[in-house]
Amino acid sequence: MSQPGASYHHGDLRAACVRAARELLEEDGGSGMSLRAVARRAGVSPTAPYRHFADRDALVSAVAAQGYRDLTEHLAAAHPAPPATSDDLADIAVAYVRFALDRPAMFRVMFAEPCDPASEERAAAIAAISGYLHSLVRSAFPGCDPEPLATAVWALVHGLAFLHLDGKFDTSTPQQAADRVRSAIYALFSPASTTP
Amino acid sequence: MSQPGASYHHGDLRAACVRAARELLEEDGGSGMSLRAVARRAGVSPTAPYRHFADRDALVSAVAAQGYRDLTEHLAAAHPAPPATSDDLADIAVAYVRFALDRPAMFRVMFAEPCDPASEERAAAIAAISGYLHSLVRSAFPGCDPEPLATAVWALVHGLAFLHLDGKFDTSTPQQAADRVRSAIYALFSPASTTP
DNA sequence: TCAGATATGTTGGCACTGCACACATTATCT
DNA sequence: AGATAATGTGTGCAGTGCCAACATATCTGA
Repeated sequence: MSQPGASYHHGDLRAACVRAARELLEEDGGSGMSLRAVARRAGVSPTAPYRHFADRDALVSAVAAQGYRDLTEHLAAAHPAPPATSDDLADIAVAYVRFALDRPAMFRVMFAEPCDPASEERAAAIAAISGYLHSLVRSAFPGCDPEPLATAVWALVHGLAFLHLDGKFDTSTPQQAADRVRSAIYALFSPASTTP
Repeated sequence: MSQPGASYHHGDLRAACVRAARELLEEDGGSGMSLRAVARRAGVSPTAPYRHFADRDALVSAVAAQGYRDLTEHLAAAHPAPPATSDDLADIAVAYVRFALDRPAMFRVMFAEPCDPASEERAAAIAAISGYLHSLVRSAFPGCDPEPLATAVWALVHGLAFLHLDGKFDTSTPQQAADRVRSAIYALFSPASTTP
């Protein structure tokens, strides 16, 4: 480690670790995301990340927080404008499931690994996605109590994603998964069925 | 290991491993469920389990299959009779979420850990729970296409369980969680809202 | 009955992991 | 400029999954 260009200090090792962890998630499917592998990829000694993360869970938490931000962005891209109809809900759901299927390891890290619950970054990212869903439900179903409805919608979409991800449904074709998601949404939110 | 009563052969090490793994899941919260710890608890050498499980994932799969059977049993106990009303759905949902919150590590193993997808035992256990839900939906909503509805119901309930498990909602009181689940269910399945 | 074959358990070892500790180097502040 | 804090390095320990060689019990067929 004594190339002329390389300096002893990395510069922004914390961000580099999160980035390396994300790459490892995409490649090795999650099981390969060890602290040591992250350090290796960042070109740094095996224990250097400990200066920025208390333990492995803290790193995972940071990666998960990034994943939440990616997810909200992905959902917003699937349906930009706030005034949503109940039809747009299906688009959001499909986007949610697609995210899970396209980046399974990241999705698992976000929801299935035990994370440090005291992570502020994580809590903020979750609050953002929850807020997005609330505003969506509010504009899609005006006049309804948004609280339980938002909970139900999030759960429905989240459950669809997880069941697909765990192979409970056939996902050989993306179109197939999308169709199932759509029909499941329509089964509950057909136009005549959303009035209180 | 040379007590007079102990024999070289264990008798039914496979079952003993699954049992030991379940106990470790309840105690150490999942992270402690290593193959070696399982072997230790079964009173056997560290590599003995390899005679019965190809690798760690195979053990996990067997444990998960047991968990699926436990879950179906738990659900059936919450609502024994097949002819279900849409009201009973809430009971089932609450039972589902309770199972997840009461045995979080087991629930995670069942749904969040990568398992051997070729496990017949696992597939059968999943088919059983899926069938149970289908029959429930069929009798609760006669005249509807049960396929997408069953998917939606499972996803909704499953999502509720996972979001609670991951701390997305407050679960300090079991009653609180149960109430939220009930109101989420009612938000989607109020009597007037279930006709297509 | 009693050798083999087969199933099952044991021991030792390897590469890997998370993490604690002491140490080295650099940036920053007074 | 010199002290001090921040950051990165090296070593080491306990634990892990898994492989290979070996030991022991059970089963099988002549």
